[in-house]
Amino acid sequence: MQQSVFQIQVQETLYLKDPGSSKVGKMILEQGLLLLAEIGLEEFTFKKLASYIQSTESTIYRYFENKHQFLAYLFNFYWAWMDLNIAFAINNVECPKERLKRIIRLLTQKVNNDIRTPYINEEVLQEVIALESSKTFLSKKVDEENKAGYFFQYKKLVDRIALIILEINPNYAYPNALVSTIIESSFHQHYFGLHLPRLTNEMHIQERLEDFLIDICFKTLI
Amino acid sequence: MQQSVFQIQVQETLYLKDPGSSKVGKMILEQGLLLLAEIGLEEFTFKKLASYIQSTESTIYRYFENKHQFLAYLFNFYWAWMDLNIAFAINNVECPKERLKRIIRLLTQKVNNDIRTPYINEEVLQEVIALESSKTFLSKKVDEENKAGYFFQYKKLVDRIALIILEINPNYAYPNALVSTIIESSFHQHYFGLHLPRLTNEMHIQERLEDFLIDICFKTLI
DNA sequence: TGTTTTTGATAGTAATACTATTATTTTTGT
DNA sequence: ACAAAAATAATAGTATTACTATCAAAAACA
Repeated sequence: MQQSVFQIQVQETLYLKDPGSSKVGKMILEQGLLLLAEIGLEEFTFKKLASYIQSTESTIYRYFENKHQFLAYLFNFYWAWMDLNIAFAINNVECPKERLKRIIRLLTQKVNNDIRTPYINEEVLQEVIALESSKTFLSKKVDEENKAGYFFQYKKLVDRIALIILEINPNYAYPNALVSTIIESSFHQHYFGLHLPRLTNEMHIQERLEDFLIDICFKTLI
Repeated sequence: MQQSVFQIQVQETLYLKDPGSSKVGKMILEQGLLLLAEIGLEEFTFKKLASYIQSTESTIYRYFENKHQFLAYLFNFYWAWMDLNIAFAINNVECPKERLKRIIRLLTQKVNNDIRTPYINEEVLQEVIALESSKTFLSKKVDEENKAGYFFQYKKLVDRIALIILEINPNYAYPNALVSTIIESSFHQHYFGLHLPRLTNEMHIQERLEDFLIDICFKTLI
């Protein structure tokens, strides 16, 4: 019961049955994340996951409508968790510039597994989100999924960081756009660094990615 | 024969049989693009396209290995075409800053159909690329596809614009990263403006998007 | 005109993305 | 500890996807 002090809550629209509420549910999350990281969303199926955890397809379908809802669950989990981490990291930091710097550091850093969330490995989750998250919103079903809250935690975080940007420069016209650009760029540039180096400049090196984005942000705002 | 003066060439690795070389091939390109724009990559199948153009699956499979190769073809066509347009727009413009401005204008502008390419509607192509292009590189098959030249035209254009950035500021450390960030952001922010407005600030309005990105670029570089 | 090439028609396979049914196991409330 | 309820496993089934193969008909070409 001690662990329940720290809990990431994900909306009810993101599952049919709360996977945190049972043993199989937790297995689906834990092993599903690992399998997804291993083979990618295109190859990932509930049938494969079922045999991976020695369960059955029908059981998994009782928790999630389909693999896109499963991904949306992870997506929201990630951003809810990141939101908490950010809130903690900037707590008691007065200066908005320093707050923004710390946030960008968190967004560009490789995360470590958080032992407070026993069945989600954040290190793996970050990889999965970096690779797959664009696919959650780049779909003909966006509007429908947006209504169902598929992007809630992400939007919330963007809003929160945008407010800090407005503290730094109250006249800046595009705070939300700047934040979402930074976040998306952080994922993509890191990925390009590993796979399409000609599209970037050694951005797999974390300090460079951080420097690149902090530089853009502060020059833009000041 | 007059049209062949202006021709967009796409690499041989991006098709099994050149779709520009036959009537059916051109139908596959023309109608395939329209169908793709209508239903999105996930729903798009060669079987649907076959019935759409009153042909057969087997015929389409003789031109493209699968729908991902078809998308890669369109992706390269788009960037090859954009590259030409950019080259034309900055031709004889001395000042690198002015060149960069014109490029960003082209990248953020809604394009018009180019009558010189009779079976590709660039207006529709731009929509498709905005929605689907991330999916071409965010895949477990990136490295393999990269080797096959799936991203050639895109990398070429990024490199070319990066050189202009270095003309403006020879000491800037991240020219390629800045360019790819601008391009990806241009697509995403426009899309957010239409579907996830809380992630942006009215970026469906073209002038704002242009202003947003020019502002970031120039403040970052100067 | 005859030959080669391309297309169309048809069939078939393995996998995906589910839904449904029923038996078995696990949980729970008393 | 035991009955009732809930959850899971096992199995089967359907429509669609993502292909491959074969062969006849049509078009192109030399």
